[in-house]
Order: sequence, then C-alpha cells, then structure tokens
Amino acid sequence: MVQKSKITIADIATKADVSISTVSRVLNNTAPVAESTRQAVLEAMQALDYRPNIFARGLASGQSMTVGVLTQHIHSPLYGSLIRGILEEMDNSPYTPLFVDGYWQRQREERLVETLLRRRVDGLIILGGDLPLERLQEAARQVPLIVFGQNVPGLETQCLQLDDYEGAYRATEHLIALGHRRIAHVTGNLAHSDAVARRDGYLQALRDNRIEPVPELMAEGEYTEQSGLIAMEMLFGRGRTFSAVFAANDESGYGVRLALYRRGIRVPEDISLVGFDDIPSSAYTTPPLTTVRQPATEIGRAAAEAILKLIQDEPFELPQISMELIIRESTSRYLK
Amino acid sequence: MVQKSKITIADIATKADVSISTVSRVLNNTAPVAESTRQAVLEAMQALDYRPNIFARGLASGQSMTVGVLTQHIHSPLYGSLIRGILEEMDNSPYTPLFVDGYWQRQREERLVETLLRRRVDGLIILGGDLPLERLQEAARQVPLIVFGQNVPGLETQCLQLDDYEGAYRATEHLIALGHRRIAHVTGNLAHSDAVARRDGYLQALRDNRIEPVPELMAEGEYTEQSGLIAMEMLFGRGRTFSAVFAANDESGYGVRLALYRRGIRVPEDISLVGFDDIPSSAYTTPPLTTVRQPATEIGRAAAEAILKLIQDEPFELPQISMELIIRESTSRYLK
DNA sequence: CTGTTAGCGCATTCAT
DNA sequence: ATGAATGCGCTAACAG
Repeated sequence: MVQKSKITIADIATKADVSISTVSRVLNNTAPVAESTRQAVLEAMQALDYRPNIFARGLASGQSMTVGVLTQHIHSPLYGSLIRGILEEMDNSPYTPLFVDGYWQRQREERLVETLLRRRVDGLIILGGDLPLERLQEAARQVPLIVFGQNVPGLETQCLQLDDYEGAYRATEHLIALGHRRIAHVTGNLAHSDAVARRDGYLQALRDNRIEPVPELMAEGEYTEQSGLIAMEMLFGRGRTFSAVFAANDESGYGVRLALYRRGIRVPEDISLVGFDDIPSSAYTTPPLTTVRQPATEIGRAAAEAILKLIQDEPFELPQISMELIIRESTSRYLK
Repeated sequence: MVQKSKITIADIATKADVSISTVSRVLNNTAPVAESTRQAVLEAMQALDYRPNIFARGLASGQSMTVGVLTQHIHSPLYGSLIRGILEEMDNSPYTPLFVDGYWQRQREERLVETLLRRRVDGLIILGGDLPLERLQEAARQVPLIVFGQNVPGLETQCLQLDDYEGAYRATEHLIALGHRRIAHVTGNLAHSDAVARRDGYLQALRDNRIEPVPELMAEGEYTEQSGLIAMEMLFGRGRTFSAVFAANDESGYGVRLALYRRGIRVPEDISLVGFDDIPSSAYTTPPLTTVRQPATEIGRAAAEAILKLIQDEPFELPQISMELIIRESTSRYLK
C-alpha cells in the first residue's frame, strides 16, 4: 500500500507548455516569471493536484525544512506548554517541528539527537534534559541550536535562561507585602544551583526590605513532600516563630502544609504559604497554593522564534523571561 | 550555517574498494554479501563516520520511514499518555513518529494532515479530533491509517474503540458492590454519544442488579463543574434520597461535591461519589476521587503496533481495550 | 524572462 | 557474490 502522486514538475511543465525550470521558479519564486506564464503554471498545478516531493527537494537543496525538538516527558505540564508555544510559533513558518522525548535519560537523548541529525533537521531545540555540555557544544557546531534549561559555556546567546532567583525574590516580596516579617524558608537540595538561586532570591528580598535573615528560619529539604514535612519539624523544634513559609517547590510545600495541619495551624488564616513550580494540583488543593510558574508557552515561542532566525542567519536575541507569581488563597489573608 | 557530512556511499565504496551497489547491499542487507567484503565496508563506514542521506534514500525508495501522528492538545493528560505509548512502541522500530497538534480545530487538522501527507509519511495515526468521516476515508485510501476516537464506516478494523458504556457500567457496579441501591447520576450533554453511552452503562448496571432505575435520580449536566452543581440542586429539589452519585465526568463530579459540602454532606462518609476521566487533580483532591480512566499509554502502544503492521502489509488486529476503574477514597466507605 | 543541463545520494535492475 | 548503469524529482547554475 503505497501512495504515489506520480505528478511531477515535468508533468505540469508539459501541461503548461513551459520548461521545468520555470515551474520550479513559480514554485519557489526564486526568480521573476511573466505573470501570464505564472498563471498557466499555477493552473496546471491545480488541475493535476500537484504535490512537490520533499525528498527530491531536500536532496537538491540540502534543506529539510524541519526543526528537531528534544523534550522531556512530553506529557508533563511544563513540556506540554513549551511544545505548545513552539507549535504556535512554527505554525506560521514553512518549517515543521519534529518532536522526540528524551524521558530525562541521557543515553536516550544522545540517540535521539543523532536521529534528528540523521533526519537532517535544519535546526535543533533542546528542552531540558541531561546531555553533557560537550555534546551540546558539538551539536551547535553541526546545526543551529537553541537550548532551554542549561547554560552552555560558549553558547550563552543561544541559551534561554529562567531566573529562579527572581522568582524566589518575587515570592518573598509578595509575603512581605502582605505584612509578614518572620518568613521561614524550606530550601531544596543546596547542592543544586536552582535551589541555591531560590534561596538567594529569598534572602535578598528580605534584605532589600530591611529584614535581617534569620538562619534558624531556614531548613534544607529536597523538593519532596516528605522532606518538607521534616524540615518543618526542624523549624518548629528551633523555637523561633514565623507567620509565613516560602517552600522552594510545591511538593515540599505540601509537606509544609501537612506539618501545619498536624499542629492545628491553618493556611492561610494562621500562616501564609508560598510554593514554587505551579504543579497542576496546586490549583486544586485546599486552599489553592500561591506559587511561582515558568511561563512555558512563552518560552517555547521564544525558542522557536530564535531558531528560525538562527537558521536564516538573521540576527536575533533571546528575550529575558520572568517567572510568574500566581497568587492563590494560601496567602490570601494575613491577620496577625 | 549548513551541515554537510559530505561522505556518501561512493566514498566508502572507494575506501573499501568495492562498488556502491555492494555498499548499498550491506547497508540494507538486501542481498547476500561475502562476509569479508561486508566487514571491509562496515569498517570503512565506521572510519568515515558515514551517515546515509535520508533524502536520497527516500527519493530512491519512496519511503520516508516516518509515521504521522495527529493529536489534540498534546499537553493534556490523555494525549500526553497516548503519545508516550506511541513513542514506546515506535522506539524499537525503524520508524520515527511525526507529531502535530490539531487543537480540536477541524480546519487546522485538515491542514496538518495535508502537511503530513506532503511529508510522505508511510502511515498515519489520527487521535481524536474533528475530521469528517469522509476525510478519514479519503486519507485511508492514500496511506495506512489508524484512528482512535471515531468509528469510521468501512474502516472498522482500523479504528481503536473505547467503551464508555462499559466504563460507566463498572463505575456503577462498583457503587452497587459497596451496598448502594439509590444511586444518582449526573449525565453529560445527552446530545453527544459518549454521554449517552455512559448513561446507558449506568442504567444497565442497575438493571443487571435488579435495581429499577429512577428517572428522578438522573439530572443532565454538561461536563462542567458548574453544571454538576446545578444538577445536584435539581436532584435535591426532587426530594428523592440517594446514597451515591455517579458523575459522567470528573469535572461535574467536583460540582457535585461542592453542592454536597454546601449542605454539610460528607464524601465518602455520607455519600459515595464516582467520576469519569481521571483528570490529574482527581488524585489530589480531598478526598481523592474514584473514577474511570482510559488506559491511554496502552492505547497509544496498540495504535503504533497496528500502524507498523499495516505499513508492512502484515496481518494485525486491534485489541479490545477496557476502561479502567480507579478506586479512591471518595467511595472508600459506606456506612449507612 | 525562459530553457538546458548537470548533479544531489541512493536503490535497483541487469549483467557478469 | 559483485559491478555498471539508470532513474527517483527537484534545484541551481549556466546560457540564451
């Protein structure tokens, strides 16, 4: 079962009584063609239901008119939205995106990038993942490349960065604006740079508002609910009071909340709580969690826009994209 | 900026001191080749880091080794999981999937299918969407096709069906097994066949357990939280008592729950509640919602397996896939 | 403005 | 088992 729309430019050349070059010209308007003959060609194409053969075109031109996109967990909210942004942007271009999913497995990612290169993609967008920097640098030598989620030395202008620091700063600032002054922070694993950035944003926001950070109000977690719970127990054990908590991510925020409930402390009546990441359930828990979200669709769109420019050797600039504070009821009131 | 791994089979033919035909043969092992020369060729390929040019290959063979996949809302849980299933299955085949997202917009879908055909996909998987039956039938004439979400006349063997009826039946049966006899049902918009199927499954489960359906215990909703709330108000207004509710989808189930809470009725202590669809938040609400899920990954895998067989003209059979009942705490106890 | 021609890299007869 | 030759459909010089 094979489809073969046998019609080639030769056929339509015959029908329109011109040469194949002329047909090719109106097809790509790569050179001026007399309006009359152009019409004739167009009509012939219409009549014969002509479809260009992309293989022949690719062979002759060396371009595939595709952009490879390496994602991770395509079904997750973050990557789903990134893809959406890319789709929206590419939609108005002659390029088609080719999506592959690395599942955060380095080996798999390596293989998929190889697959994409074999498919002769004209550009490559890498979203997240675990590829070593050298691999990315190598890829950048072979094909136009845009990266999100890593900062590759030497490729700074092609890396889309998000500001964990700024997001944390805003979250903390929000709590301060509500009137809080004793704000606790459950960090992520401080061996990772994003957790450090979030902590630093928290600290700086305090200082900028003339609140002296209190070391006893910080406890290290590791982005899990369990660790959030434990961190809170540590905080309580230290005997310092606080009226708000900033958790370095939503999951650990749930642990925080659990610890509070167990002590009969209500959110937000007694304590305000802010998370980070905006995982889906955070909109539905009781109460919905105030949190910081990566504006993924926008990022996707920016990445797509950039790669298209890159491919065409046009100048481009990756926009600075800010984290977005989603205010929900977990910080709706501050009564004490 | 163009990558061109200039190396062609001609190069490796020279290096291995054979003809290009021989190289082609070891490449596709399309004909027996002396082991010694085969090794020589393999080494040459290795040494020169040869990468076949897919355009040339496609041109000559007429095959693209790709399968087009039309999805809807790629970032939604259902489609995300479908894609995952497809990826898993295709991963072990020489075919690469090409994903496009129709966003449930018919016009867009038409265009995308056209795009995929232009890309000369060897097969097509259509997941959901709004394409008219005639379009699907036409597509089936041009390329191997598998459809999920619609039953196309004349293409029954290529359509993956899911049983809304059976899912509803199971949900209701579950409630009956818990001891309930007065079970209310908030339907979906009965102008749509899936809502009708769910209602019919509910009715039949009752009858099969010798429970006479009570019309006053059914209220029509339209799959939204708001409509679920309203439907419950209608049910209460009718004065018939009930100890369980089966909502035709999770969202309206939330509306049901809200109505119950407002009247101080607890779930599951006072009333059991079952939804349908298993949207992500249903695992996290309080209490987690018992619901019916489409085993999407499995469906995706089945679709991929089928399309690969179809492409290769091998016999295949689409499996019958059942809805899956996810039992959670909203029906954990029945005390009255 | 338009026609002619030479590849692009590979699969595939047809010989040998 | 292997080599030579042909063509896939199109783009891109190159001539008019």
